[in-house]
Amino acid sequence: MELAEGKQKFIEAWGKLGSEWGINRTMAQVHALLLISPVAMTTEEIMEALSISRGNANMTLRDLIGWGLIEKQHKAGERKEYFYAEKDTWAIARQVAQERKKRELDPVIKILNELTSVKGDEKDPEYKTFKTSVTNINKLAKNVNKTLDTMLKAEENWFWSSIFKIFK
Amino acid sequence: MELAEGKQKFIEAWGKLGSEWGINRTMAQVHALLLISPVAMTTEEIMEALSISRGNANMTLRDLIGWGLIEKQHKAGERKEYFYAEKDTWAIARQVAQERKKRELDPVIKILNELTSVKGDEKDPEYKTFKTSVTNINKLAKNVNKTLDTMLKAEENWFWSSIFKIFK
DNA sequence: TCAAACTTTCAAAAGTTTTTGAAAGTTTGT
DNA sequence: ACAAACTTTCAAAAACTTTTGAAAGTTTGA
Repeated sequence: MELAEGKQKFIEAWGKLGSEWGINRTMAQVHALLLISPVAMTTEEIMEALSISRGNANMTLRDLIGWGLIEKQHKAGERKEYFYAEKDTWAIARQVAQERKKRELDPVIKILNELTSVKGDEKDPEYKTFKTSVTNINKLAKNVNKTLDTMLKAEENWFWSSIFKIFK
Repeated sequence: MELAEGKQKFIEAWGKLGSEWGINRTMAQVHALLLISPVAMTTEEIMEALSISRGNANMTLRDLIGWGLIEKQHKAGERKEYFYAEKDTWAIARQVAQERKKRELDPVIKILNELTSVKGDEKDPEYKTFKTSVTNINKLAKNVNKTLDTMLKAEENWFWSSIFKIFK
């Protein structure tokens, strides 16, 4: 396979994975483009490479900065802004996990906690089933939460080598 | 908080979480409804409880069966089909992980493997960056894959106690 | 075989998210 | 203060996803 074709496929695959995970396709594609670029790129170049509008490029780049996945670079004597992606895969995984935890898991855990305080008649099957489901999901959510917290602090090698020690 | 209010909140929260994770809102809500129901429900009752159309209810129930999250029940002497949800949270988590792995991770791993075969000039920075990124992401994806495989086979207690042994 | 009870389908409508691009805003050098 | 170089905004359009509901299909018992 040729390099140019490989790049296209990589960008497509990353875009698809992103959209399946609730990250917008363009955002994932811009990220992919910067991931495989050896140099920082301007908005103009990114628009060109992916055939997207200026507005879209600008918003997407801002979102990516918000997720901590890319950064701006200023070149001396130049007015343009250049963008480049964090290339350390482990750092990317952590960044994404952290962002999603904050946006999605944390609010759900808050609601689940509130729901454990619902009062009712222990003999009412409606109540019992509700209570049991909420309690169990709450336990699972807290385990996931705890694991993510640790993962966010961990070093890559330490993390995976520990995982493999168990899972062998 | 009252039971009725709690149920509503639970269904809403589950629906929101679902839509953030690329699972459609109605599907997550129907699942939530069945999770907290002590008895199996008919299509009619589900339509009524969530104010959704017959067509939507039918499609959603089929999808949920496809994900292995709910099952049909036939009551003797009745024509109607009743639906009930798997209530074991760990089984749900495994089911979802398995389905998403199959639909999303596996295809990406396949493409990444193909991309490692792209040939090029080791001195070309374009090629080198591409190669390095693909290789690193490939490694991460394989680690995730391996961990999921183990989780899919694991019992809940064994899984979490192993995780916590590491993470203490 | 018929009709009642129930399930499935699918084209059109509604709803949601993403993208566009032109205009407004900002920054910098002269 | 000006204008060139660049970035940001946002309303409207396009694209995509979900929902509806009426009609078609299926199954069952008499």
